[in-house]
Amino acid sequence: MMNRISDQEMVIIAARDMFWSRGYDNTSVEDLVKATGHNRYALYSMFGGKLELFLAVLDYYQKERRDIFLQTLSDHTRPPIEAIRDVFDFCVDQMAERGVGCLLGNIAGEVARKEPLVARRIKTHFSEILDACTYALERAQERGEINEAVKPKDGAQLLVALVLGLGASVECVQSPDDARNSYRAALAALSGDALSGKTSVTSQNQSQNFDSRPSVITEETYTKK
Amino acid sequence: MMNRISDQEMVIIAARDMFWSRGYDNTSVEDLVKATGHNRYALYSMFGGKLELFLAVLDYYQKERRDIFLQTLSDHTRPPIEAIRDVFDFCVDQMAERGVGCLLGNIAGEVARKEPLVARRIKTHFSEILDACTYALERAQERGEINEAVKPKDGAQLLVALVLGLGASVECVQSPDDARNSYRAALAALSGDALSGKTSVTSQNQSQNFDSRPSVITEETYTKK
DNA sequence: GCATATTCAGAATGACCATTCTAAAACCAG
DNA sequence: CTGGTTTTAGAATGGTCATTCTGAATATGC
Repeated sequence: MMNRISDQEMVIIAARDMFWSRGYDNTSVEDLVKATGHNRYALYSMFGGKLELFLAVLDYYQKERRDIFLQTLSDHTRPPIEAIRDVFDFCVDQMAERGVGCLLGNIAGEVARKEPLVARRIKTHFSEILDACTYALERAQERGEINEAVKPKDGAQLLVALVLGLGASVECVQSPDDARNSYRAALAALSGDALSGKTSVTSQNQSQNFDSRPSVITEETYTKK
Repeated sequence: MMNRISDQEMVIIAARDMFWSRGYDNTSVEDLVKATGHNRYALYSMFGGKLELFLAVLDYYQKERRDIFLQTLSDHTRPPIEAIRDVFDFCVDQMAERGVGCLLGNIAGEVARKEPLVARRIKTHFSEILDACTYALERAQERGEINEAVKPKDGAQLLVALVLGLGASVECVQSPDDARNSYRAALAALSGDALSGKTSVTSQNQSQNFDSRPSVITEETYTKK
């Protein structure tokens, strides 16, 4: 009952953070040994090898992400457009905080070129995410929250691709604030009310803006049991 | 006058295509020797090393890209919104054709984590692209072609990030047609006339659609002297 | 046609890395 | 304690890769 977190889970989390910030090829087993606190022998007997550990990390990450999307987007007690805004805010907040994009969308890609197992995980993850977003946009459209000319599937792909792109650019191109503005502009444009100039975020008021919103999602909301 | 193309340029182009499709780490010097037709000695004396060759490739690519953007976007004889649509159509067409995103935006990132010289090139390239797009969106807005609530800078960042994201997703997630639809939906939403359902592209009519448009850009338009 | 310089192909080098092996240390049941 | 098992830290292995070296082949100048 009080078993906080399994040994294996701790290893996965430490490995995830290392892979996430340095990439797969730039992370050596030696690095993982140091980061996880376990020695080579333990790592190899727990997972089998570096690639298998990476796959375990991806599975862990994908499960977490999918739960966030599904839980938020299937909450029928509030406007779908809000739920959509919240999940993508969460993505942008997280990439702002880490300074790097989605682990599956922006990091795993390089490995996917060599490892079909990685490519498959990316594909199925985004397929699930896209389905959930499409469905939410359909409901939003029914309620008149989204421009009726936008096909839900196109809108979902747009939002997902945009977040992927922001993740790619946050490393070298855009500041986190700029990333937020781009995404806000997209959502506003989709909803047809690109109207008020207040969609922009500046660095001074940004933290209040986001911290005070009631429905904001943090990683902890979902990861802690 | 008739010097078609320098020896060095041919090497750069062959190397570019190899790096572009397989990434930096997954391309060995041996691969480059085979792909370029020149032997190790020649490659090393021409460029200095693998990284330097990659930098030369990036410079070549960035110059080409920048020229396309600047030439197209600064053509004041036609509506800026058309120019914007054309450059981004070009990007999406190219990634559809190659099955991989922008070399600087989607491939060089992994190297940038280790090599500051690569990171710098990415940064300056997109900074230039963003400036050009922002300016074009300003002009488009003055002419009423773009929703006046969208800040040009936000809009430009949105479009650039979206193309980056489509590039990332085209490898594992979306089909080229889907990528085109996402981007069209974004442009339509920005221009405020997300109106007509005909922004969608299907695989049957896609090629005619794009080949018959008069202002379409192909890589050759710019690369051949 | 010959001497000299350039270019070639592939072998040698040295570094790095994932994985396996090994011998010592820690643990534990009796 | 003690005999045996598990875990550890780090050394050995085998492979890959970028880079340099080398001696043969080719071109060049006279």
